[in-house]
Amino acid sequence: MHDPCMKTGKRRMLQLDAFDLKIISALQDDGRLTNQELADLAGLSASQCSRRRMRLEEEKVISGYHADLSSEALGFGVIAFIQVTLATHSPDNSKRFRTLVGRIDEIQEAYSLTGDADYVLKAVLRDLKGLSNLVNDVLMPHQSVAHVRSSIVLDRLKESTRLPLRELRPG
Amino acid sequence: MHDPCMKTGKRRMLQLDAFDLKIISALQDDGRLTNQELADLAGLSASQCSRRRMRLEEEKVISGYHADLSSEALGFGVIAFIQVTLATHSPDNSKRFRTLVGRIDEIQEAYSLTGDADYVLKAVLRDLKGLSNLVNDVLMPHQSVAHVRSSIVLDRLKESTRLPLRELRPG
DNA sequence: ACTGAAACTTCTGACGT
DNA sequence: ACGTCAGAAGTTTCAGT
Repeated sequence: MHDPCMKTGKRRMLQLDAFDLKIISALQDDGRLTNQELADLAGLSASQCSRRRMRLEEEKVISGYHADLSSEALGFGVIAFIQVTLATHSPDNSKRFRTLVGRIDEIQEAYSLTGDADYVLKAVLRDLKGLSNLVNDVLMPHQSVAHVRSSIVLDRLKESTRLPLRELRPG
Repeated sequence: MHDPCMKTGKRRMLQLDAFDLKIISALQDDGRLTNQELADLAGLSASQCSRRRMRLEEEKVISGYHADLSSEALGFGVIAFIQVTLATHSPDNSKRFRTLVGRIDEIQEAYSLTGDADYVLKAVLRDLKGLSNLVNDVLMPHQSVAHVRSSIVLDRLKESTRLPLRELRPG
């Protein structure tokens, strides 16, 4: 199989074997597993797991490790989805908006989407006052923004960043 | 020191000092920091950081550690937001839907929201065929579901689970 | 490519302040 | 509550197969 990225040479086709998959799958669930624990899980020696882990980090298959903090314990009571329509679709205006979004730590996720709005943002805040502050004092007045519509999360069924390394079984 | 949550005893008021905040903030960015690295960052000894870290894990302020995997490198090309309206709002039907959602690894996030739809799901898939499979073969035919509307992510500006431990500066 | 062992680093519990 | 210290555990490099 040839490299589909051809001339660029930037991103070579990654060859992940069953050991690599076991390692990244396990680290996805517990990012502080030791190489020895990985070795037991994968059926490999610790030194080999260390080397593979370093390679996977090098290749950015593993992009980082993060502690998950409890939003409840830390007093973040409000999650909101905010749909944003831009004032114009000029590159300059888009750039202004993206810079704004990048600066606001309360915005955890931001995407441009097919459908009604130009962007959807997911924000986490201490209370409704925080949401009001973000929407009315920061987003609405910004020159790049034409329209904002927010929905508040009533219940969180599921929240993770785990990739489905095992395939969806149909039906 | 007495428990300010009184009779419940379930969730006592957490007293996090500046050291704790530095530790969780640092671990949020790099979940594999050693206690010595934390000690250097926080201005504390390594053993003290170890003890505090264990306490924070015990108290579930830190709920876990996870490796972030590159969806690009692993061939997950499609992110979709799926708005779902249930057939009925009976407790039984909601429970059926929640069980379904819990079983599908492709669904990373699921929330019930104020506004139009009953639920919004964020799913990650290898390609549009995978999305079609999820929407048309799994969600739509399910007895709990009345209506499904999906939007595809065109561009990802930002994606993290970091809590804004520093406050939003207004304006 | 992998294992195993050696040298180094980190962790964690006991103790003293 | 904190730091120091020492034994235990984990990591990583290197030789060997």
